[in-house]
Amino acid sequence: MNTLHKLKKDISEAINVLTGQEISPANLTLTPTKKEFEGDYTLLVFPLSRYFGKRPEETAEIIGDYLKNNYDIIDNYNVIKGFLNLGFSKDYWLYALKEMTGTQDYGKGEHKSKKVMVEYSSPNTNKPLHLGHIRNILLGWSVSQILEKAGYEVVKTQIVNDRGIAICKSMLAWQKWGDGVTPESSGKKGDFLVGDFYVLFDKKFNEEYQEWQKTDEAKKIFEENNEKLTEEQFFKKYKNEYFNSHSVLGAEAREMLLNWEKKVPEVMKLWEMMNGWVLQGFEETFEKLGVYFDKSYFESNTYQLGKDIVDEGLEKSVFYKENDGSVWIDLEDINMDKKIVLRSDGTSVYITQDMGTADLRFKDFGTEKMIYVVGDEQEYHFKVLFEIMKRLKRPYADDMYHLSYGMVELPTGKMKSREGKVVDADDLIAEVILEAEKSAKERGELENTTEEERAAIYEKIGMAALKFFILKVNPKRRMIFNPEESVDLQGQTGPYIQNAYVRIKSIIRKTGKLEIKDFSDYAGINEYEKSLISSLSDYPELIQQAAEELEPSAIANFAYDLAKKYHKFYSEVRVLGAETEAAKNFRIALSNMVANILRDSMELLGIRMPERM
RNA sequence: GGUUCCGUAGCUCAGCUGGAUAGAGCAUCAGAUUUCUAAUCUGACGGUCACAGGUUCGAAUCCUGUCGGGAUCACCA
Repeated sequence: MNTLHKLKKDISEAINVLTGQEISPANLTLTPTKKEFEGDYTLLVFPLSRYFGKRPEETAEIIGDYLKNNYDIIDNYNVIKGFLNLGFSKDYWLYALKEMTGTQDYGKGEHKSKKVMVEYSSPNTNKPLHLGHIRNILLGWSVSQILEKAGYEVVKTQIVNDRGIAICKSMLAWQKWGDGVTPESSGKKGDFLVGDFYVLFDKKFNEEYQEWQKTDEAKKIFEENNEKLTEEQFFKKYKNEYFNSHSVLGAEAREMLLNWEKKVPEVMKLWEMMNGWVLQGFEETFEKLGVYFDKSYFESNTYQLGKDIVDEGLEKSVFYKENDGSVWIDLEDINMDKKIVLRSDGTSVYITQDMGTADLRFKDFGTEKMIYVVGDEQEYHFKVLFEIMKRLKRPYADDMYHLSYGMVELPTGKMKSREGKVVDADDLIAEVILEAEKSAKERGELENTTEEERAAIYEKIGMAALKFFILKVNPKRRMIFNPEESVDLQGQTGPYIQNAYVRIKSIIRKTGKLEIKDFSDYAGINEYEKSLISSLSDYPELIQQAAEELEPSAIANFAYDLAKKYHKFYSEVRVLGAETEAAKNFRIALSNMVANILRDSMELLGIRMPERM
């Protein structure tokens, strides 16, 4: 199907004829020839020479000679050391382009039987989404898109952490000091409003803690427990303990959590109201990011799940019970610790819930492959979870992945919501769009457009800059995010790729209506054109690989590379003013194909293309 | 301390299923526009691929160790 694949198959056949050896095409190394050398593709002959019993140079000569004489697409060859550089006939290139342009949904993989669940974005409903969530959401969305393109059926889910002590802090602060304020009355977006109360709680709590530190009780505790810390260091460490055993506010927050668990109507009402505000706010942010979920799970519904699995695990002796009633799994045989799965008081821990949720999803959708897009601080947790599901012999257990990504930090250090030291998602989005607008106005290319069209274009450009900036890097890398740099619009950026697309669209507009006409007479194919076709040929394989490795950055780098090649082509070669009619037809067809693949690949990153910019 | 991820140009990153002289962008400097959108293109400057061994015809890539940084090792979520 793919022309490169076919070539590998041809070579494999040739080797078979020449030596009788069976070599799978997948084991051949065939790469585009480096530009310092003559040729289009290079076959590495070193590993093959032993089958021929000759030196690499001689082996390369034999293979090259055979290919040239027996296959039409090989026009010429040369040998340098163990490298066999093959030159393709012009017909090969024309045929390759023709084949691509004639393929429906080029790059789409064959249908895969396994359904995949991708979980991404696990927000807490006590504060707005921030930069860290953006990385998570963009990764999850992009991976979902890539998997779909590769041929999988994908179910996109999120789990919303809408219960727990942190949420109670926001609720309590609103109750005590909120004075009945609502998003409507304050004109503030719901998630931001609730986040303010979360910060306020922390402020009030700190004040309370400071006061307490002056009491005799505090001094006594310091004297008794401290070994070699200063007072300041000690109390910094003691903060959590203070919250749990001395703090008035802490006691109130914990009481609220208990009342929530007992479903006390007054608390439930407050919780539903404030959660509603936050979720509405999230919805707006998701929309701006251009993402959605097929199904949202809420922790308030799922936090009790998994207890029956604990029973099942005890029965199957996967778990064991301690004397105090707590239930554990022993993973020391695989070099991990013992891990608790149910508390002594019979309540769930985090992992209990995750066990239950996995089963629930399998029941809901039959997803046999599950991908969790979650920060790398939870690597250990997921290792344990996956191991448990394996030992419980779940049908999906062998296909669970944790797509872990590194933390996003600011140049000033880690983000801390409680201290208000964050980059909020909404603010960042607004900033990049504004930056795109400024830049576009300076250029002044958009004079004949309506205000609405312009706004849409600014948004596409700004979001492209942001998304590309985040997705082009390997997820595993910890990233230090400088808000100023992220809005760069030149160089290796989203807008650079959009610009290549826009240039093509501009050319096509000038031809009136897009028509792909016959170009089989085109004889003067040049290196820029070959290199574009060669990139385009790689696309289907790239999709499969990116899906296999859950690697959006591979797509991002491909799109950049293709755009770069097009810009180069554009500056060297005329399309509309081509030398001959055939050349013009060919270049229009090629340009249009490049535009399609640029749009298609950027779509996989959640980036949309403007028609002009 | 155990486990694990990361370390490539001043900065941000590609390349990692071993292949030719390690590539981009940003920044700095110098150029390109009567002709398809200059958010572009060309050139210059910039490297002990953290370090040391090993495997190999060949190592940024694989193995071992060391150093530096992050994460994690809760009856928290």
